[in-house]
Amino acid sequence: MKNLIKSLLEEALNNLVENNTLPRDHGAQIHVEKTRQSAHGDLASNIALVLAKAVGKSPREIAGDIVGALPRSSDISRVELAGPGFINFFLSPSARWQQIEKIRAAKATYGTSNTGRGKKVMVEFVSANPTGPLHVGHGRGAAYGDALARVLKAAGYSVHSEYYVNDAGRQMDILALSVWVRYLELCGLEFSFPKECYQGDYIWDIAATLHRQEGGRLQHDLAILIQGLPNDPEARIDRMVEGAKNLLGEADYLLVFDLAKEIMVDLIRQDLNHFRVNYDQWFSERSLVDSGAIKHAIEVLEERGHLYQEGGATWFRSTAFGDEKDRVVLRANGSHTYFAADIAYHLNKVERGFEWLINIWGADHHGYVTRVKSAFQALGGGSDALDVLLVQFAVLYRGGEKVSMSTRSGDFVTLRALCKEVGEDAARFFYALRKPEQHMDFDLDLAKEQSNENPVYYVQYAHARICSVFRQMETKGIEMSDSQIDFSSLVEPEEMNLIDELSRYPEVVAKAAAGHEPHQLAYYLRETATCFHAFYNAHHFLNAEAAVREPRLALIDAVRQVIANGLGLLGVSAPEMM
RNA sequence: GCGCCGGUAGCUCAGUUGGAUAGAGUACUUGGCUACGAACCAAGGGGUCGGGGGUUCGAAUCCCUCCCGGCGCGCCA
Repeated sequence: MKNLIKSLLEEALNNLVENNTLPRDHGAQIHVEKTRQSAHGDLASNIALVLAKAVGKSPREIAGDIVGALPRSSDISRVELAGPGFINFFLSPSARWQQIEKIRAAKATYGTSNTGRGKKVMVEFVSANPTGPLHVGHGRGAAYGDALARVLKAAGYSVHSEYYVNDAGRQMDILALSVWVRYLELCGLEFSFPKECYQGDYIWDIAATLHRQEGGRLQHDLAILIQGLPNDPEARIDRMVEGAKNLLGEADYLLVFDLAKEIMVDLIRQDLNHFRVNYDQWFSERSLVDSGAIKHAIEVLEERGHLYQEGGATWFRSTAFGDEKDRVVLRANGSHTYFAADIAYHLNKVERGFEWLINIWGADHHGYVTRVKSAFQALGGGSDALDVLLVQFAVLYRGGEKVSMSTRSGDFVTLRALCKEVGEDAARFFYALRKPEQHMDFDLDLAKEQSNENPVYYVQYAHARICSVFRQMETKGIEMSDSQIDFSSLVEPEEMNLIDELSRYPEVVAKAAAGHEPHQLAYYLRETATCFHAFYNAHHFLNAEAAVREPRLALIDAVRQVIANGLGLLGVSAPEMM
């Protein structure tokens, strides 16, 4: 509808340019908006107000010219000039009626478009260290990233989703250490578990698997390991990791390390699976080392003259790209930094042919954004080909108290527990209702208690209600005719509102994709459900006289379709009964 | 100290490429099931859009400044 009016206005402006009423280079963008009040028509444009400055005439005068130059359309019943210079459009009934059959014919494809033109985009999200189960903070990134990927796909992009597995860093060494120490406890050794290690119960589970698999073969005297440790906790850990490596030997250490990693990644994959998040690919950080990709990336930077040596380390001159300081890629001890791996990863993404990279990170990584963008540019990437979207923290409250979240202490609410408490649908919709940059207060008591008050049920209920009507239709032996439906009796305000709401859906999807804001969709669905429930309560379908029955049934059939499509993009189910 | 994000109804939040009288959910008050699902609907009260200044026909939206909250400023990841 909006597009129709836009093209009418465009034609009018062209006409005015032709007869020299408007300058050729006015450069005004045509905006058409849904009006808030019915007195202002259905859709309105402020184009005359925007043009006023450039043309040097009063907005109302320009508006008059535009209205005069507007081509006729059977979809527009009336055009009015209003207020300071708004042009208000009133839609004809037939324009609305057409929308219903358009939706019913398009079915699951209604709302999809080709605005993305098949552009190859990679969405990377969650990518949490596999050192513990996912918590509700990760859930937010998962819900957002997955919904965004689905929305982009609907808008015609060629989308690839990926999870970057940080399986090469120090955190993973600590995980392996923690597992081995628990394993020693299972072997019967007595000592107090180091507080620097991961405390969560899942460490026990991995240790048990290790014990079942290897028996007592990996048992060593722990005393050597915990003797004469330094006071600094970080240094203590590094010393213990070193000790574990020495005692176990390279092969056995790797065995523990890999087992821990495999189990953790599997756990994370399962959690995300249940959350209806499925990746196209899980990409291993260590594969970048093994394939020589890191070496390759550093060579590329070297060739382009972006590196220098200082203090035994190799630095990337990121200040040349606006970073506040230069960053180390190779440490004095020869090992590469996490940053170096990330540079290689981004180079790899480009080499795989992706034209647009979207990274979704937790807000605590925002200090890292400039550095990665710098490296990306240094490697020859376009400045608009990489978007880093930050998801703010979800602060948890339980009983009015803030819940601390720390992987190390094992004190956190897992995504799995959340799903179990409130269900996947409610959890996904709850997340979807908040835009990512908004700091989020997550009241666990409320989320749990709300399970029947959650807005998701409001939307799902609309869908189930409609399905119920069609079930009733069958039991009552009523049939929809195959012939063309006469919509002329569809004139009630609730019906018009509902049709307008449905016809807005494709724009909402396109806007959600363009602005990476899937939350628009969640709000839209709630509003659509409101329009439907209002209609439902005011009018009858099956019990109405024949003339209005069929068009109304067709209308709610269209509503059902739009709600199902929209919920699908958010990873929420559309139940036929509830 | 510097940087990123936020501050909109009692609470949780939409609305920001500048548009007409700032919205929703929730909570509160009142009313609606003898025809298709009351997990619903209808009506009502509730606001210095953090404070102040500026830009203009017009500002929650843009600029400046201050206040409050979250996060970040490693040869960690």
